[in-house]
Amino acid sequence: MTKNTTVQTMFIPVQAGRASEEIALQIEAAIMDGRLSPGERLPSEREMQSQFGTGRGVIREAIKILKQKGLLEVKKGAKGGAYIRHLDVDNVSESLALFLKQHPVEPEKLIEFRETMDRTITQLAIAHADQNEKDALLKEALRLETILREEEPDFIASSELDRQLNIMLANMARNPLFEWVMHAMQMGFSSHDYALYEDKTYRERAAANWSNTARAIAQGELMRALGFIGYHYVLLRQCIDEKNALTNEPDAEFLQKDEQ
Amino acid sequence: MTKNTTVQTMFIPVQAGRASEEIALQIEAAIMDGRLSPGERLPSEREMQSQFGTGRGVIREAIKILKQKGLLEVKKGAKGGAYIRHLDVDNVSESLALFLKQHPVEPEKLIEFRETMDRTITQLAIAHADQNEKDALLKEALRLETILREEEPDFIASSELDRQLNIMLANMARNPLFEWVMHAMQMGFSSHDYALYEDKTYRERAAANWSNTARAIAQGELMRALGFIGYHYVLLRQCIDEKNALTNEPDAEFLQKDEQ
DNA sequence: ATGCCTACAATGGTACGACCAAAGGCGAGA
DNA sequence: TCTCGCCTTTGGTCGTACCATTGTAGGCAT
Repeated sequence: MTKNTTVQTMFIPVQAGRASEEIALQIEAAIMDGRLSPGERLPSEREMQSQFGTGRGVIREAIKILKQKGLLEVKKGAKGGAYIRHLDVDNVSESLALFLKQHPVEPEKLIEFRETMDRTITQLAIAHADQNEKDALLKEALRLETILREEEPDFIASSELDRQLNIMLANMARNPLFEWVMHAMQMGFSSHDYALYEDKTYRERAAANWSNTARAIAQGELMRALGFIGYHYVLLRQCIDEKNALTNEPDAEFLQKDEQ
Repeated sequence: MTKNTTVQTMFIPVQAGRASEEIALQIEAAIMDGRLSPGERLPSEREMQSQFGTGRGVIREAIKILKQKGLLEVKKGAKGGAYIRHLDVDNVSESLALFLKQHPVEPEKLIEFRETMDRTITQLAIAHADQNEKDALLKEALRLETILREEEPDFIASSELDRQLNIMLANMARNPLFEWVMHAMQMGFSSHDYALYEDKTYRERAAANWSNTARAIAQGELMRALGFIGYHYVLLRQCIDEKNALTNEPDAEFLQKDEQ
C-alpha cells in the first residue's frame, strides 16, 4: 500500500472490494459537485491508474460504468480519453425503455397515463406558450392531416410528424419535466398511436382530431382542446379493442416492439 | 490506406474496438428475447472468454456494462457468477435522478409537475384502491402527524414516512407508470417537501393536511382530497418563497442536494 | 515560404497470465 | 451424525506487452 503522497491528487486510492465501483462513484461525485465539468477530460487511464493506486483494468471498468450511465464519452487516439458529457434525456428514456420491455404494461395503463399527461400539458401549453408556437403547432398538425389524407400515406413521415407534434406540445408547456416524460414515452414504445394510422377511417378521424386540438390550443380554448384530446383516446381505445378482437393474441407481443 | 477490406468500410467504420459493447449487446439481446431468463446464470468469465474468443478483460467490461444497466447481478465465490436479474424501477429512477442533477429545474416547475401528478394519482387511487389500502394510508398519515406534532420530531423518520405515503398512494393508483414517476421523483430530489417540516407552524399544518387528504381519500371524496392537495402545494410554495426571501441566494444550491 | 507527407507519441483497446479473496461443497475426524 | 477445515470454483485485481487510432511536429519537396 503506497499511500500516494501527491497532495494534488483529486482522487484517493481505494482498497475495498469492487474497487471499480468505488472509483466510479468518486468520479461521479467529482462530476456532480462541479470539480469536473462537461467538456473536461479525465486523466489518461495510465495516469489514473497510479493516482488511484490500482491496476488499469479497474480504471477501465469504472470508466465503462460511467460511460454506460451516459456521464462519459471515450475517444481513442492522441488527445483521446474520457470526456465528461452533458447528460440528455436519451439515457433516461433508454433505461425506461429497457424497464418497460421486462415489465410490459397493459395498453390501458399506458393510455391512461398518456391521456392525463396530454391533458395537463395542453393546459400548461395554452397558458405558457407564445402565439407563434401555437400557430406552428397548428400548421404542423394540418400538415399531418394532409399527409394522412393521401391515398398512400407515408407512414414513416407521419409517425415522425406525430412524434414531433407531441414533443412540440410538451415543449410549449415550459416545464422540462413534462418534456422528458413525453420523450421517454416516445422512446419506450414507439407509441401505439400509430395503430390508429393503419386503418383508413381511424386515420382520417385521428388526423382531423389532431388539427382540431391544435386549433383549439391556438385559439386558447382549453375545454375544447381537452375535449378533442379525450376523443383521441376514445379512438385509440376503440382501435386497439378492435385489433385485439381480431387477433385473439393478448397484448404482450404488441408491446414488445424492439427498437434498439 | 491499407484498408484491405471492401469499400463497405467507408460507410461502416465501426467494428473497430468496442468488443466489450458488442458482447454486452449480444448478451442483452439473449436476455431480451428469452434465451436467458431472470435467475439463470451466465457461464463463468473464463468460459465466456473462450466462447467469445476474447480476453477476460473484455468479458468483464461487458458484464460491468450490463450490471450497470441493472440486467445482471454478480456474485463471488463458488457457485457465483453473473445472474440475470429482474429489472426494477430503481434503475430508471437512478438515471432520472442523475439527469435531474445535471439539469436543475426551477422549484416551481417541480411543484407544478408534482402537483398534477398528485392530483391524477389521487383520482385514480380513489377509483381503484381497496378500502383496506385507503385505511392503511390514513393510518400512516395519522402516524406521520403524530410524529410531527412532537416537540422534537424525528426528521429522518418523518421524511421516510412522507416518502412512503407518496409511494403508497402511487401504488394505489394501480398504474405502474405513475409508480415509477413518483419513485423517480422521490429519488431525484429528496423532496423539497421536507422543507415544510423544518418550520413548526408549517410542519403542523402540512401534517394535518396529509391526514385530511388521506381521510378524504379513504372516504372516497375526490374533490375534498384535491382541495387538500392544493393546499399542500400552497403551503409548500409559501414556505419556499419565505426561505428564498431569507437567503438571497438563488435556488441553485437548494436543488443540488447530494444524497448518494 | 508553403504545403504535403511521414514518423512519432499519446492513449484507448485487447490479450495473457498470475495471484488474491470469497463462498459453497465435501470429506475427514470427533 | 455433526462439525470443522481444506479444496475447488469463480469473481476481483495486478501487471505487462502489444495493437490500433489519431493528433501533431518536423522534415522534405516544390
